[in-house]
Amino acid sequence: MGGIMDGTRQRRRGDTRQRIQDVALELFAEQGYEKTSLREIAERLDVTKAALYYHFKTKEEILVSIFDDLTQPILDLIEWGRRQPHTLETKQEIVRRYSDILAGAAPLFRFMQENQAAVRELRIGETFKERMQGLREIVVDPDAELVDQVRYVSAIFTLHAGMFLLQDLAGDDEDKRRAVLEVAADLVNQAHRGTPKP
Amino acid sequence: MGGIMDGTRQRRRGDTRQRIQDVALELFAEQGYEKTSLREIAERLDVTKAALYYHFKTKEEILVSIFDDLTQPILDLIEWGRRQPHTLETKQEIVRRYSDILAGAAPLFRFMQENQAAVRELRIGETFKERMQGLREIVVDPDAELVDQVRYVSAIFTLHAGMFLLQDLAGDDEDKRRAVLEVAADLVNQAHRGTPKP
Amino acid sequence: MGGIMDGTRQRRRGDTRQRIQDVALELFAEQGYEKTSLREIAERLDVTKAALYYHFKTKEEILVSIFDDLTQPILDLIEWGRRQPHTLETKQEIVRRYSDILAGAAPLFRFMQENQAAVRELRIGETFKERMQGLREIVVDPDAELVDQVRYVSAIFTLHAGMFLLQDLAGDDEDKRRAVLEVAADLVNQAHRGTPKP
Amino acid sequence: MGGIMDGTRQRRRGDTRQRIQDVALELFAEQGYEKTSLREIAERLDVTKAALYYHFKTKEEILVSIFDDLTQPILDLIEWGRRQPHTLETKQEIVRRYSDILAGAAPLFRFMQENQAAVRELRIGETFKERMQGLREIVVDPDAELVDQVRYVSAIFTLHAGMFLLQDLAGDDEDKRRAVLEVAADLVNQAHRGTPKP
DNA sequence: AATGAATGAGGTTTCATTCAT
DNA sequence: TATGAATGAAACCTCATTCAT
Repeated sequence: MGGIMDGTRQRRRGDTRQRIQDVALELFAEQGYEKTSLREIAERLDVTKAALYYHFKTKEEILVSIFDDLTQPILDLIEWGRRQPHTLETKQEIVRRYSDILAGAAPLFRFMQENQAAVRELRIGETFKERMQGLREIVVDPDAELVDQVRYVSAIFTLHAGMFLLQDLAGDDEDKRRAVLEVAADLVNQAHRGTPKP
Repeated sequence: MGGIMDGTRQRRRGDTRQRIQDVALELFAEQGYEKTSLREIAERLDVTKAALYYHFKTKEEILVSIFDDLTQPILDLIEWGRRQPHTLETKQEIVRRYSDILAGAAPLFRFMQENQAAVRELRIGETFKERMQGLREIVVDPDAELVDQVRYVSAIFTLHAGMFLLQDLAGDDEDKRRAVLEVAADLVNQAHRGTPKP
Repeated sequence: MGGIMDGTRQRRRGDTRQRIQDVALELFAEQGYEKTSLREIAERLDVTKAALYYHFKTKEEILVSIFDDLTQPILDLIEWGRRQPHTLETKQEIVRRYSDILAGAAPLFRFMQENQAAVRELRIGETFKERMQGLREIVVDPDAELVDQVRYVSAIFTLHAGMFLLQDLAGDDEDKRRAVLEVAADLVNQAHRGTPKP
Repeated sequence: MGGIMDGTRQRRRGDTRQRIQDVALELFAEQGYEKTSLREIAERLDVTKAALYYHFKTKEEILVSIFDDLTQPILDLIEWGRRQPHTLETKQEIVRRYSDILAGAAPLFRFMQENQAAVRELRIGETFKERMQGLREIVVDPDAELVDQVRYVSAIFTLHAGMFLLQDLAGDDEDKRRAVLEVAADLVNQAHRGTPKP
């Protein structure tokens, strides 16, 4: 009737759910989960709080939906890893792929890293832990010596750290990512070498 | 500042103040800063909320006081480190000492790690960052290649991770700590070796 | 308005409207008027809330429509009663008929009984009161002594109570209804006997 | 210290809890539990909503506290009744005493009667049911015929109805109460007479 | 005949903080 | 050295209702 569908208004129709997720993740990552209020999210989107509740049942569910969407690749990676032989090459590949995944959803992982306390009380806390456990299982060799097991874990952790602990370091972002990946790969190498095969 | 408490009055004051800090840190570490209310702290101590305000001006100040008390050793370490020659041995010693500091105030560091988002908005956020920056300055060689710089940072980060990410790993706690220290020391070794001295 | 539905279109409408009324009454009776949300009703029917608004203008109107449909027999009874001689036999017959009416729309009357506070603020509150007043007029003899007037009222009330206050009592439902009716009739009897006719 | 304790202000100190209960019961009885908001209660008392939460943990707890305070006499009556011989005189006395109890806490019982649906979902719903059950046990003779059991229950119910259903009836309040009591006593009489003693 | 998307008002509850005593 | 009483702000969430399609 009249056709008010001429641009932004029309554009927004139907993608509100996605926009909520985007803004929410941005604010969650910036200020933390607890500190970010639904009022804030709503205001940024220029909708009412009630509109958020049309799309999501609770504040937590907004986070869950983001989490589920963005961590699917980890599940895929774990599944893939389980079907590969447990060779050094496989582990190197896993590290490479995981690095890509982290880069692809940096804000979420930054959020998870910086809000562990808050997340622990949430449903995704357990889920994330399980996922990390799965990742560990395809990377860490349970027969390795303790120090080498630490190396494996440290490799994964170095990747995580790479995302946000190197912000203060000078240098091009892509260069830094490569350097981080090299160090992680190296740790895996050393850990693997330390474990004699029967 | 004389050190020894000399009388019931003085003792009592120190007593409650300390107990508040203890309980607060415990709860902060367990549930996060935002999720922990003063009501909760007061209830655990069996005092009223108002009593907390006799000892501390704000909620944030409780955290600040804990932080200041427990991170003093880092300041000392940095100061010590600055006065040493920038040799490999120095760095190894710094890593060792830092490991001890972490172990000595594990709950606080766990808290800092798991509440980065919340802490960032607080006064101690900036302070902690500066302290970490100071630590970095006495460990990381600015002339090293990027990959070696990452190794230095990874060493520090591995120590941090050691505190709480290895919880799921089997093995004696003390053994694990030693293993973590070894991996960190090794990373420093490699980083140092990679940097030719003029 | 002709009465018989003549086609799918007409039938469908009647269908949904009726289903809304059924589910609404069920939930109103179970949880109370205020506690029952339109969301809940819609969900049970597997339609959207907006659909309810196609059939009814407001939440209150849903209740009004149910009320009007189910309490018409009371109006008829009152009208009938007014045209009868005010004899004992008439009163006995009114009690019998009222008992049938109650049994025929038990959920509604249970609802009215248990939600008097809520209903009082609604339009049907006044209407129901008037109807009860009408009933009283054809049963209670205004010339009777106070204690006999109470007996008349108590008779009506005992019928009401019969619906839901006897749930805990052992025995067959039909038996209980008969017993309740007998007590009510008896009260009317006594009240009538107490009032000497001029 | 100055002494601002001169009248109303001082008067109110310490009795806020009681005042909350009074106003709450008044509003609950008038508008129903669900329809009465804490904002309303607070406004009438000229305090903030938060003040209510200093004295009571939840809205429900306000009601519970009122209920517990005012229904204690019923518990006492039941306990007393249990220790008496199950004679007609005892039952008559119970009816008399119960009538007094109802009159002494009329607003609460009116509330309970008119908000059964709302109350059923609350903690006091169950409690009240149990209490009524207890009352029934000391009044209703389980060996009596069904119709006499109904008479016992009707007696109790008539007392309840007396409180608020006779409002429209002409006559002095005290007279009405006596009339109601007489009808109830009569019902008990008849019920008792109907049951032959072994 | 019904839906999808949204709103405005208002609900209960929690929190850090204050202040007279 | 602490308490009892209270506040103001804000949180999450729910509801009846609307309207273009």
